[in-house]
Amino acid sequence: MTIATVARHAQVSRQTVSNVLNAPHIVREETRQRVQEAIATLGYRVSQAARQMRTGRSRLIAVRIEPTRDGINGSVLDRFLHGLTETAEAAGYRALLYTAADAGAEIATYDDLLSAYDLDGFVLTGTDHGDPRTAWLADRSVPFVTFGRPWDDPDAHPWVDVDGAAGTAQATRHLLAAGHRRVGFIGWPAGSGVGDDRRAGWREALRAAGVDPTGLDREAVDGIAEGERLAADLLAAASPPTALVCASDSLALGVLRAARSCARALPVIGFDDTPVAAAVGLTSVSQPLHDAAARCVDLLTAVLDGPPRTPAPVLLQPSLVLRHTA
Amino acid sequence: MTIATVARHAQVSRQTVSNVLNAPHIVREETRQRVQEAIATLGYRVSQAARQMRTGRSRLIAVRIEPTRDGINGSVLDRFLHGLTETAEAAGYRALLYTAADAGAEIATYDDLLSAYDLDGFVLTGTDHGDPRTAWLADRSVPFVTFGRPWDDPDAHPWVDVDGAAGTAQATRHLLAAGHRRVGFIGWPAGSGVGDDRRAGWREALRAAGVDPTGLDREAVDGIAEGERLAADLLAAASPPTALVCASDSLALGVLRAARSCARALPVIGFDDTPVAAAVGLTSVSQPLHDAAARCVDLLTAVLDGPPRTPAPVLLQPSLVLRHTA
DNA sequence: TTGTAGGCGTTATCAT
DNA sequence: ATGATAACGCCTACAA
Repeated sequence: MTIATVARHAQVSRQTVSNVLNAPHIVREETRQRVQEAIATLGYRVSQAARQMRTGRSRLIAVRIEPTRDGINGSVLDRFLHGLTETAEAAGYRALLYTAADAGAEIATYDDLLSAYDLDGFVLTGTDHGDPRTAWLADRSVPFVTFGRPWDDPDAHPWVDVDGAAGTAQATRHLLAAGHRRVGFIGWPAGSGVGDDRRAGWREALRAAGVDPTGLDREAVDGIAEGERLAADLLAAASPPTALVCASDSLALGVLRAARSCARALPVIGFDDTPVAAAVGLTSVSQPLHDAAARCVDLLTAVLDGPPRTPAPVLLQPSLVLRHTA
Repeated sequence: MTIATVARHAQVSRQTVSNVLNAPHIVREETRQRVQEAIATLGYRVSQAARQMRTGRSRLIAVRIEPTRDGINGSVLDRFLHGLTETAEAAGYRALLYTAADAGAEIATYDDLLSAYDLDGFVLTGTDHGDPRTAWLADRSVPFVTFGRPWDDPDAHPWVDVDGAAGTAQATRHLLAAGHRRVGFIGWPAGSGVGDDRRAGWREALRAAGVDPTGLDREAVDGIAEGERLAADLLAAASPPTALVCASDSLALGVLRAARSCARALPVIGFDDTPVAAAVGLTSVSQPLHDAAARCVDLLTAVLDGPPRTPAPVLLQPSLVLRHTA
């Protein structure tokens, strides 16, 4: 069944049917009604392939699915993908998945997706300083949005992010309000935008309360074992912290172990509100992932369907989920 | 750039280029080489849209992304999707995501995806007794594979599954081997294929060891709180179990809480090997999800690209991941 | 406001 | 083994 079938059924030309579909406002009310009915009766659907061939657009949005690394943080992608797919559908788009071992492979995939499938746009997660992927896409004027700020230039392209600094600051203030002064921090090695941001939130909150953060923080790659090791290290210091904020739930879980093994009550707050945090009762900073994904799609469709101007970035606020550990 | 460009470059007709692409064996070696070179030099890619319009096939496979329910089991989908996407890419297919609130909406989505996007096939997860979705697809001869057995008729369609009964049986034998006799079980209410299967594995293992399973099991909907409640209930019985096998990590986590609150050493084994299990040291039955997804794609592409016969189903074996709790 | 004509890039059919 | 031709379903001029 094609547009011609509908046209015959509704006693109009093919063109009129096309107009009803793509520019309803230029068709006379009565005619439009008749065509709409024919479409409904026949159960007609436009052929994406034919439309795509003519317009060069696929109504497809691509997003990368990463291999689950440590498992704890894996589930964040789940929630993000669901929000993304749902919002995309509402906007008339579909989400396409792809994998890539590294940035180079990812760029090769862009190329393939673009030239073979006419992909309309990309949603990137986790950008870095000087990310080659965004440069490649921008060079070719491919529409894309990142979940994560461009750490070099905030106006480089549309983005959505969660205010990590605000999250750790809130966590820190929560501990401060509970009477703690020496609130420590365990985060990732300097250099990653996300990690530096989270550490900055803690540091500023402490300074604002008149506490000197010097010596109260440690750096570690992500992982439970690392968190445990550094917590022990911190606790063995001259004037150890009495409570800790961490850059991830994994690190916080390590802290929990360290605290248990030296039989010490040590309030701790994680980051990401993963299922693990919920299961063990870990207080954690929660990112509005579903919403973030939705806003990514909003921005992308604004670029795709709207006037050719860069939409304003979106910075979402995280929230503190209180549980047993703090 | 089109095949015409390539044809000119290689001094052949468009059709010959098409043949090199789709039926290389009918083209003379020398000609083929020349065309391949032209393709490489030009960086030509076939247009999916045009091909799709002609063949009616999109080289797209659809898979549903479910809203994360309790979060603990959410991450299983993550791993599955990654395996699926990866294997699909290797076979020349791409994975498309969709959401659906219920079976009815899902069927409406099939219809849309099929008529508008020419989807080639579907991968369904979690089928039930008398699943309306599989019936709808089968009625229309749409290629699909399920991750999960068709509980009514094992030959109804191609499927991949993990032998849940074997998993719980292995867990049960592990506890038996450690000297336990009264090994209990906490599972889901009767009626769900997956749940009944897991319970059956435990029951048979117990019987094989000469232990009467009567009174040693309980039923609960999934969740930590429910697990805790039923574990307490079981422990309060006349001759309580000395170790437990659970149908999920959530339930097992509840058992852990119950055991802690009555200060009792109670070995427990969960199911799914979720990140939470890893984090808290819960011994758990692990499903080869990445592999399962890959086999789903294998079966589906066999139907799509191979001769028109139903490929044999695949039953994968789970493995027991030993940690602290058993 | 509605109708007509042409072409998007590919592959299947048929002829050479 | 290779080449010419038509058709897939739609959209965008342009004409009426």
